[in-house]
Amino acid sequence: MSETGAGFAKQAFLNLPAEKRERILRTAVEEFAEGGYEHTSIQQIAAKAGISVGAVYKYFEDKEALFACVVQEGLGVLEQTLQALAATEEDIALKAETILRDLLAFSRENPELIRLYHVLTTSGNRDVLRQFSQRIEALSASVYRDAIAAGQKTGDVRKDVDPSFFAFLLDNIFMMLQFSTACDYYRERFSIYTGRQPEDCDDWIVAQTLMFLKAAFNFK
Amino acid sequence: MSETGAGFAKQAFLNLPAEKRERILRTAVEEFAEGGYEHTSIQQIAAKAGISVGAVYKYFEDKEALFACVVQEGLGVLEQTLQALAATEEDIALKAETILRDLLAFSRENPELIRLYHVLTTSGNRDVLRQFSQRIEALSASVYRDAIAAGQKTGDVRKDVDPSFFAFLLDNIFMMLQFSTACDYYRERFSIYTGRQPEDCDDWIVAQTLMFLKAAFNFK
Amino acid sequence: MSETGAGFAKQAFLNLPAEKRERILRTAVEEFAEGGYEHTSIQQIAAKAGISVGAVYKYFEDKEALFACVVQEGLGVLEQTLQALAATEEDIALKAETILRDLLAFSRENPELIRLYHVLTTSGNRDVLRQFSQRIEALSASVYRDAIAAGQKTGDVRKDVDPSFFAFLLDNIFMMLQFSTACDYYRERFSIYTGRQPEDCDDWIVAQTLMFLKAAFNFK
Amino acid sequence: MSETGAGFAKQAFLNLPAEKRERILRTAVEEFAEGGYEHTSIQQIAAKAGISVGAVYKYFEDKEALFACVVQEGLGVLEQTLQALAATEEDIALKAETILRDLLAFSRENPELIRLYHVLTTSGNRDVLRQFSQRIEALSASVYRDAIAAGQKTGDVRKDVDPSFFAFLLDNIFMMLQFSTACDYYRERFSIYTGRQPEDCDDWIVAQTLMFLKAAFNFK
DNA sequence: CATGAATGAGCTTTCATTCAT
DNA sequence: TATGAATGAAAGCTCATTCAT
Repeated sequence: MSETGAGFAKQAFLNLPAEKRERILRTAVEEFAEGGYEHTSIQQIAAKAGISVGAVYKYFEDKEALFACVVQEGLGVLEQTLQALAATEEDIALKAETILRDLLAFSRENPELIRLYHVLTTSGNRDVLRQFSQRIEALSASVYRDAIAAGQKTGDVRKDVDPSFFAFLLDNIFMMLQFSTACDYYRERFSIYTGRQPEDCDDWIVAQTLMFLKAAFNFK
Repeated sequence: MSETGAGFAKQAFLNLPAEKRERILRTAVEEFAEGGYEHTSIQQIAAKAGISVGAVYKYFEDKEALFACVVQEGLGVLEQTLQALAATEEDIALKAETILRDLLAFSRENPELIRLYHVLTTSGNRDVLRQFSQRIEALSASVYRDAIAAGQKTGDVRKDVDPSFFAFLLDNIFMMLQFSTACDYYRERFSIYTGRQPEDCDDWIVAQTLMFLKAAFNFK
Repeated sequence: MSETGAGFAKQAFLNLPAEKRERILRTAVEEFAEGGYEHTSIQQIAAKAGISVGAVYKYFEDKEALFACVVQEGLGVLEQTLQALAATEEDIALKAETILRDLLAFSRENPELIRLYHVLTTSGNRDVLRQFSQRIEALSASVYRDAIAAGQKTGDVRKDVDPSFFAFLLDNIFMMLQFSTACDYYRERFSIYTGRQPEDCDDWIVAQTLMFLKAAFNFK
Repeated sequence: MSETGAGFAKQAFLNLPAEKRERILRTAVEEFAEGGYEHTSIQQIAAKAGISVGAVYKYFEDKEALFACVVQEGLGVLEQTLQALAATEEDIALKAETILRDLLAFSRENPELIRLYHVLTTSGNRDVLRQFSQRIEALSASVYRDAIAAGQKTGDVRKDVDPSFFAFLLDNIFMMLQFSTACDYYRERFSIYTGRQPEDCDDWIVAQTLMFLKAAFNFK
């Protein structure tokens, strides 16, 4: 349904064989996630992806368009993951546990995507920010808000809270846990706070976080 | 005990009159917070601070050392704010409200420092990261952990939770609220989630967040 | 006699259907005249002409050959215009007026050709320059020189002047008037000198210029 | 009175020792005049002038500013030459001869400046064009116009012509003679028209041109 | 000590030209 | 023959860092 790279890439990129297209995007994700936007050069990406500098400019208007495309691509993967989670018809407590485990597993398997998302938050470009923020809203905010609102109807969630704001707090927590798994600074911070390495204690993280959330949301 | 700029600056910087030292750091904070690390140039900072480029290199080994020093400085201010909070001998619920209000007020008054901290999280230098994470631990982790542990003793906080991890979650929430106040990306995200502008609803933020925390920590 | 594009194009270009050949040259004239030699790219011309980049290199050795061909083509049109003028059997004063009016009209209708000619004068390629200068001689120099020499015989033109040099001066004046009509810099210059816009005062230009020329050549 | 490079150069350039400043401008004049604006690279100029690329950007905002500065510089020299001519209190016929000889001598001695002026006419930048056109007006247009108007008063010049337009035609002729001396294309054109090399026949050029002008202006 | 001019590597971007299809 | 993707050299410009004054 959604063409890989649509929206930010030029037609030439979409015409590429899938293998090459993915190789380029994967390389770009890695490099941007590794070094941030500024530190990553087009030449670096081109060399690593085995194409010429000129080719990059055949495929993308400029460096920013490449970055935007790469972010969109990463968000697409996140989106699919989340939509799968949202679809499950489970009890809210179980649902929370599933989401939590899956998000951690996702961070473990795609740390570059999480890092890339983190890099995005430091981008100075207002327009791109707005676009992606909106994408992310469609992505997670509504899922969380709807789940909370539904929980309020079934009595699984206390009724005196604002679903939007609690969805926001919920995502804050999930986001920070993912950053703590994938991004250097937050990994360091995690182990200083807890005395543990984030990769060694998924079960503990899940257990403690669920205790926190259950109480906060008042579900049993 | 802590000389302004100690640790990352050269001796020459420490010998400077306080006024000049602060002017330089203040300028650097503003510029780094405004444009991020990469977009900010030494010549820009030097010019704005009214000193020569050469002087910067007399005071700091290189750009990174200046940045590190600037961050440390900013954290120092945060530290003082927090220590003042920690010292108050209030009931934990009231304490939480006070901290929350003060952190929001701080973000409002010193958005550059928050942005600077955010910029820091994207820095690639492992050593600098480690150092600052450790500073921050001395800064907030222990404060929160101790407060939670104390609460557990007085019965204000449930006893079945890990104080370290809950301190971590607590700081996550505080941190994201501060980013939501000061950093473009997170401001955008906040208003998409809640439909409000973060600057227009401090009371609402505080009320909702407290409801969340009170339940999560089970204090009354 | 003169195949369109002969001399600078490859055989493949000459084999093209006339419509396509002319479309390519017309497009190239426009682009070169609009942006100058350097600013105009082969891909730009190819795209606008609806052919492939590869085709351009099938038709022309390189960019310079295309440019040369384009100039030649433009000169061909100028040539025809001038030959038509030369053929008229009028009194020299009337002839001058006719030529003047027609050259101005030509500049008005084909400003790109005039601009193209102007661009040519800044080209660095000696060989190409020589060729075109020679073409132009066959084009205008002889026409003017012959007319002057003829005028000297009939007594319409003073006998003490060198027909070659006066032809040269005459063409200088015509050329500058055409540049003043078609080229940005010279248009500006014209209005600064005269306080008028060159497009608003053809009659005045013709009248004044004729006064100048009549006196200079001493014809009545 | 007029600082070398004022208006387009940064302060840093004006602070340079005169020797260096002149070396840079001279080099730039030569390179721009030789290859035109596009063909001439900053690196080329920097290398030939014995400075670094970075230095060029310390002295000038960008390539265009350097070019503008260089042109202004060249025009300054032309200006002085012309002002000296204008000041002479001679009979108009003698004045014309003097100007003509001096302009030719100037072209012979400073062909790069003439070429530079020619390059300027192909520049696409409207603002720069306007500025320089206006400089040139103050430079030559008024000189010629005033001389013609004065001649009309003394009876040396026919009274039925527009001084502005005749000044324009006069400058056209002078300009083309200078181009014919200094610029490849126009040199070629000259010898094709006249069968002579422009550098071998100053006296002839002057004599013929004066005959032309005397008749045109009707002075004796 | 302080200055700020100078350096030059490195970045993004363009485009004439080639060549596999 | 025609295509247009691919190349990569070269351009304009920035900026961390050095060093003569």
